[in-house]
Amino acid sequence: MEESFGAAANRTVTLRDVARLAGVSVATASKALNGQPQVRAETRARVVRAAEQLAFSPNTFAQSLITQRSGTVGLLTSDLEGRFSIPILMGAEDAFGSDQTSVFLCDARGDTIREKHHLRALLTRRVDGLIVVGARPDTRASLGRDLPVPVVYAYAPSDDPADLSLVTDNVGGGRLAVDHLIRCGRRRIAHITGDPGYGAAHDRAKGALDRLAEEGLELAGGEVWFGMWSEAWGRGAARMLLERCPDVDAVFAGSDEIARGVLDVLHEERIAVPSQVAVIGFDNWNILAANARPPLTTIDLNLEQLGRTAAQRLSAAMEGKPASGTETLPVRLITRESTAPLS
Amino acid sequence: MEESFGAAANRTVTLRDVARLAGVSVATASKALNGQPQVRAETRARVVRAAEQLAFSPNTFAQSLITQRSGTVGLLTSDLEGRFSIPILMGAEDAFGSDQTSVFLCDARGDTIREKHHLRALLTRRVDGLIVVGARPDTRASLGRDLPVPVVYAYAPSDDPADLSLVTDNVGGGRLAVDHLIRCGRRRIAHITGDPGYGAAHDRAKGALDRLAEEGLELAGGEVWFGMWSEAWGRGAARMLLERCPDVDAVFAGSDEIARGVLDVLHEERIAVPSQVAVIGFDNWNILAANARPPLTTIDLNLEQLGRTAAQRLSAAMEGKPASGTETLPVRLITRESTAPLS
DNA sequence: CCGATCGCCGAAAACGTTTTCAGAAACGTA
DNA sequence: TACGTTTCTGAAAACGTTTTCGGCGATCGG
Repeated sequence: MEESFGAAANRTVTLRDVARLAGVSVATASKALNGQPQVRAETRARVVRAAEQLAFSPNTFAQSLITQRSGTVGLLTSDLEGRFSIPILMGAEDAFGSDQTSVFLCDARGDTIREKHHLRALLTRRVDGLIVVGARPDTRASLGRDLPVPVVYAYAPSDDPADLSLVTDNVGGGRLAVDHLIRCGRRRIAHITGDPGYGAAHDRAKGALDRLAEEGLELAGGEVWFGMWSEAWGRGAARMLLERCPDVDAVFAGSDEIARGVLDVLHEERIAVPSQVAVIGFDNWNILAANARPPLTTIDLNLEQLGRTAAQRLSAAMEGKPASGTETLPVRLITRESTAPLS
Repeated sequence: MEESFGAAANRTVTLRDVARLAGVSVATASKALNGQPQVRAETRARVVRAAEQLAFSPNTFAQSLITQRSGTVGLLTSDLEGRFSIPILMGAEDAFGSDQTSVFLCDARGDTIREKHHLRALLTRRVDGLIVVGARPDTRASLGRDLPVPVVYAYAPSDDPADLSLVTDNVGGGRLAVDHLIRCGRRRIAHITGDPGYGAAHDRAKGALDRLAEEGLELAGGEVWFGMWSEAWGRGAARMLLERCPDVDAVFAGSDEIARGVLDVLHEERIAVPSQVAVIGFDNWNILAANARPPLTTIDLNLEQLGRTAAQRLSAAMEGKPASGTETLPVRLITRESTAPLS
């Protein structure tokens, strides 16, 4: 009597309570709930019934203390407000089932010392693994080789080839964009892109030039127009382009922002898109691309998939199957109304 | 000899090791490191020296197991890719020092059952508190009163007044926007806004109308133009507005997207901004506002501050000082070049 | 010089699990 | 019936801390 009374108090229910209710020992209860084979079916049933009757939920601290696994991973991002981290993060969060693994989020804001700080905190919490997502698609410093947990780098690859890095295929994206324009029958294709300090800008340009060369074409305007990742640069470059090369029939923009600037100028000049000039962007940044006039064909980076893959690779590494090197993930074409075949 | 050797193995270093090296018991070592008063200064020094010499870092599971506090909070968002969750999340993440409290991120994608699922997972992990951030600034269903941890709702208030909710001041924002236009000498002010299904749209309109009334002014165009939160609607409404009311000298847009649409049409019609017509947006969504032509004056929601406040309120509640009701946080005016005094 | 007080330290219990190992019970076989 | 095998169960140790409480030596007041 006093026993059941004692257990009925507002305390959180423990395995002891379950065991008592099921009339077994804690050891058996544990084994029953964890699916260990060495317990009779009938006994197991009694235990699980007791467990759900008491709404038992095991204390993860006690579990982690003994198993040495926390069931958590750290997500170290350098640029939360950047649009790139978020989809990756969503993909990762969703690839780990939330019931198996929870993710700690840390934003270092591109600050190395803040990053170190967060790293310490995460290791103190004994995360089972780490995903590091960079702010821009260029190589970043490795966290080092002597970490006690596996790490995967996403979007921004590590500078240490012994690490595993996952990146988007910028060269392939550039190729894909130009390929699409060519299939639309365009022959005089220009490329306006962003900051030449970004490796991604060069990669996208390379993909574009490769595809053009295969077709025996040259870039309209004679060269790649590097500049900045902004609408203003898109506008400025478009004006110069139209002046130097009025018969251009397609523009491949290195980002959706730039594409917006280009569209703006074309509109201003009463040049019809896509019938006279086709425009394709890069990034598929929805708010920009879908709201453009006309809606923008663009290259989607598949970031959510990148995040999912990162989670899978990390899981594998946590299971003892580590990998290394740089893995390049495919991008894809999103066709909207800013491109169309020449009629 | 064998002792020091044993400790030198690759095992993670525990308080025992520290105590041994400092020549005290684990009890004393614990007290020394936790700043308990009942330990001599000289002893404490010896212990901390030993601790840092061994790079000791306490096992948080053992700590949590005994203290019943995890030092973690859950952040339950409904819409990660939405632009509103992110700043809030950043503010919150930063208000909890990462060394004190880490945050678990969960995205429910607006799905109630997924939300329940994540909630279970977070409670299983025994978070010390919960922040719930909604996708849109309207009332949402409470998580209930019987949760074992304190909760604060951010951006989207709970429908239960017993909960604590933190929201942005939409009425104040509407007032602030119109006030700014009036100070710029504008008298014929129109208001184009988004989906009338959003409470925020009505609140902003109310603030605007209040301020106009104080000045004895009426809305140019005769009414609030409700529609959608898109550039396209901004364009369409602007055209109608110009037709019905060609002498308008200012437009208050209910969002930056809408403002972009309005700017677009004004540009098309060769109407000078801001000299002929001033335009003000809402949200301060940087990619849209800063890249606009001209850069957009707008209302900033102070979301990062909202996140910080949420973290503070939650901390207070975790310390046993709960609050309830809805707290409204101020917004602020960001002046750029799309507004200016009439000359 | 003696008893009370005070400051400091350590032994041990506790937190809630998992896992090992030994023993009990049931069963089949000779 | 005796004995080896198989199946199941439970006692106890372990994980790494925090906290209580008793004890010991020193200091102090008388």
